[in-house]
Amino acid sequence: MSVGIRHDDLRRRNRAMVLGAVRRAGQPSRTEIAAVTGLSNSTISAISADLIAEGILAETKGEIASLKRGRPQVAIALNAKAAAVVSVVLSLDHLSAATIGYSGEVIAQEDRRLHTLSMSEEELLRECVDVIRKVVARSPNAGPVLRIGLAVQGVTDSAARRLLWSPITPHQDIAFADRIEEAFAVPVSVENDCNMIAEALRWRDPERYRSDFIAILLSHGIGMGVMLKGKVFTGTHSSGGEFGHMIHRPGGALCRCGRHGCVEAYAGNYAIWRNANGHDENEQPVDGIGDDDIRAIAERARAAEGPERAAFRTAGEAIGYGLGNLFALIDAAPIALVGVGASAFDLMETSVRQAIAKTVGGLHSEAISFDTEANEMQLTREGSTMQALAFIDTEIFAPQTRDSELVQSSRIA
Amino acid sequence: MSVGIRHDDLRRRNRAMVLGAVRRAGQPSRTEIAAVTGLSNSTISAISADLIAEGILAETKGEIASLKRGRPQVAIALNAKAAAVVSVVLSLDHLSAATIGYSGEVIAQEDRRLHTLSMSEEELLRECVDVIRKVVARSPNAGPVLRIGLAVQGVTDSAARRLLWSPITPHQDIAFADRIEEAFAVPVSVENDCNMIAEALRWRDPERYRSDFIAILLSHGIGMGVMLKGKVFTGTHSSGGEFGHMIHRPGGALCRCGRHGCVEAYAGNYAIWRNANGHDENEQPVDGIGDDDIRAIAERARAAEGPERAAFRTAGEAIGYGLGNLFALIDAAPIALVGVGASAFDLMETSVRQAIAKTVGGLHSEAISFDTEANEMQLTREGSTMQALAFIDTEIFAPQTRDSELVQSSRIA
DNA sequence: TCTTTTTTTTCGAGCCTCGAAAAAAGTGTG
DNA sequence: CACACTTTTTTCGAGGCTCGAAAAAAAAGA
Repeated sequence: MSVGIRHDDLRRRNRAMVLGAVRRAGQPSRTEIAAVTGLSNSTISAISADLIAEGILAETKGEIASLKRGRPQVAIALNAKAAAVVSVVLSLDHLSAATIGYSGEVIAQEDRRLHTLSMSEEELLRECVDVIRKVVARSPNAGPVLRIGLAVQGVTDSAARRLLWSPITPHQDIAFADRIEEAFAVPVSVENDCNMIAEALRWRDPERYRSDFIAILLSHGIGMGVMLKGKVFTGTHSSGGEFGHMIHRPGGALCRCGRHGCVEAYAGNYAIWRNANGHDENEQPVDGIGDDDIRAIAERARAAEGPERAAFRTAGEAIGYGLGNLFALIDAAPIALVGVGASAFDLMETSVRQAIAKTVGGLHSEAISFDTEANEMQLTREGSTMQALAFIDTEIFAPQTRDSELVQSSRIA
Repeated sequence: MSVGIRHDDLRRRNRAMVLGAVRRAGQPSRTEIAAVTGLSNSTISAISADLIAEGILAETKGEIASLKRGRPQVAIALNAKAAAVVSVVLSLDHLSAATIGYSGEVIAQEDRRLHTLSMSEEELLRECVDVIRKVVARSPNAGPVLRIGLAVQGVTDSAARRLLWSPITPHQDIAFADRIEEAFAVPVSVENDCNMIAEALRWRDPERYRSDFIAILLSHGIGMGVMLKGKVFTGTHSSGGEFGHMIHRPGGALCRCGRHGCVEAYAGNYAIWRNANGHDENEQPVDGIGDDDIRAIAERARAAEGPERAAFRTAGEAIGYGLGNLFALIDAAPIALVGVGASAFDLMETSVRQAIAKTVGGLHSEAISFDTEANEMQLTREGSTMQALAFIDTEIFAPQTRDSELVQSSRIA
């Protein structure tokens, strides 16, 4: 069972809460923080004094032009130099890393083209360590790097330490976190890209993407990130959300994963290409259908009725039924479509909605709204960054008082 | 955002934790409670002294035959008279209510046959109020009723106050909680039966059903309760878990819900009956296929190859694909099959497993184990009871200190 | 310059948990 | 039967934390 609350937890949690409030609000005054957190002014005063003394927060001079009478509010902000994170995004043939300061500003970035499908596991790991080393070297004035977040296309384990399976590499169960921690002695997390996209959406537009929503990546494969009750929803063992491999039609079209009838086998880039070009649905999926190819097919589909348009209809139907099955479990929620497929959503929307209407999801159709955003890369990095920063807020700057440490120090004494 | 932790929350939460520990352990000593909760002996001593003084807990004399040296442990137990709950289970043509004492013992029970499908909404509500009144009247020595839990087949809202849709009645969006609260002035919850079954399984066998598992009810319809991270998983608006209405085959067999291709349209009682008797899969579903009919079909299926055996194979396939799609989202987990269909699982297991193997779920097949339990009624009541009791533990005997109250009393002063 | 207004800090009160020590309530042993 | 031993439970003081009230600070208005 879950453990009782110790007295020290109180301060710890409220510290984390203050940091979170400042991160969200930007430059709030103490009074604003008190209002948002529900804590008293005196408590906020005490906690922020601590955090300022520790160099985690800082007062920013003369930022709030009050115009009101009374003592002016003094704005508090995150100290950009208090820490830094490295956010690494690994996708097909592309590796990108950036250092980001504690207050969220990008300090340096480094991008590389590589051949992920043909690289050995060892080369891939070395390349990651190397790009991190480079980007850190180019950030001499940054605060200390206290967290490295890696976002990857594919299935990660629920502890966020390993890449279990990925379409971008033939290797399985790669221990990214262990290896990178070994190299830098900094805690590392390995997360699914779509989960990070969901995280980013919440930071970007908290109005729309509040506590329950779904991000779907329409690209070579189909990915999904689900936010439930304000938390990224993961499976019990893995990052979960294998929306693309839900079975749409038992025994149906051949999927890249070797199974038949997955949603992806109708709606992934290669599937759209395969259908638009009149190939058999059981023909082996082709690698390397780029975003440009999809855009070209979409152009032709918009121009005239034909196999291209039908291909998008088929894709929409698969997505719609998949969403309907998803909604059978978690109800409808706002949906963000991300990636190249999102730019062709006009060609799919009708069939998506028709399919949903044939499922339980149709009951809540008023709750379903679609929003599109083509640039998945940027979102992925943002989400990875914000999650790494939030980790520092809660786990490093508001740490657990460790029983084990107490035991050890009392042994020494 | 979530609100800061006030000082009073500390005691409140630790009180709830102590009550939970006692409920789970039965008759623990203070030392045992301290060990389980991680709180210190002195804290447990103080909290339990409070709870005993309030008549919520009680010391039980001479229960722990120690045989050890030293001061004997004194056992602490829930005071059976501290409170009571009424647990109501409403299913097709059947209404059942029971009063249960604070320590979990059944005090009185009342069962009724009725005709849920032909009753008016008003009659249904009246009948519920009436059966509660009766069973409470028959429990004169019980503690005060502080919570009423209603478990119903069908979709409830996520606030647990309304029955949105149910196969047992033609009426929709019935405000059970409001109506019953009006009659008894006691807080009421309305929950999905399968969610309660999941709750019950965790109390019954915490070893096997720990934090992540799935309960599936195979009956006239197909229901599901999912436990994730130790909590019943619900949708964002409703009780969620409409496993039976995930689409197995787009455009396929006609379901009771009017849609085509739902899992239920292949695996519900009426679907098995329809297939076993050689009817067309688009023939209108028949009501009133009882458990006996299914058992008879199962007998014939076990005796010889034929349409009966094929019907169970088809059902298994639908369940298997459904589970596979579910596992794509939440990973594989142990499964409990409940209801009459569970008694025919021997006829379905092979096709269930074959279907799962064709989905992403097949990856983690080692995590999939099936357990069967025919008596759904008993489980539903148990789950509803335990949830109501846990509500009293946390919400009534360890209540929030209410800001509104403080404000009001300061206004009066 | 003095008053008003608003924010922030200070200070004492009241809880809470914890560890250590004391008290309690048995068993074993000579 | 007395006394040592063991284990559980209670008591007590220390140290933290949050809170409300009061004080201090820092401006705008008169």
